[in-house]
Amino acid sequence: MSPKEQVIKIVKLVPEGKITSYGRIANITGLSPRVVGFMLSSLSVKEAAEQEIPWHRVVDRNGFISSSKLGEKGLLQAEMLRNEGLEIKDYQIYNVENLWWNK
DNA sequence: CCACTGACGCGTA
DNA sequence: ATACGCGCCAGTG
Repeated sequence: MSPKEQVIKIVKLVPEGKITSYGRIANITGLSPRVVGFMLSSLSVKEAAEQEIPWHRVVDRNGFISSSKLGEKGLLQAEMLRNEGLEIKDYQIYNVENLWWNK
């Protein structure tokens, strides 16, 4: 299985309203956290929608939306998370400690 | 084919 | 607390 496939497989397990980090996925797959980010960035919004991959539930270890560095995609991610009930200001998710998946 | 260029996180100083 | 090194994939020109 390719690194990209491994990442997708794990991301699909994250339930609505919960979030996980690049580091967590890295631990599970054995990939480096950085590579996890690379794989997600190579994922188009269109592809994610078709395969029902909840890519927006992946943030950095502090609960900060890293995709904000990319532009439009960051706004979309924040919007999708708000739709799931999360509170966000300036790309920072509030009450992160109680939102981690499997923690 | 070669050379960049990005969604990170941990250990060490 | 803040700074730096490093791991090492996929898409683009």
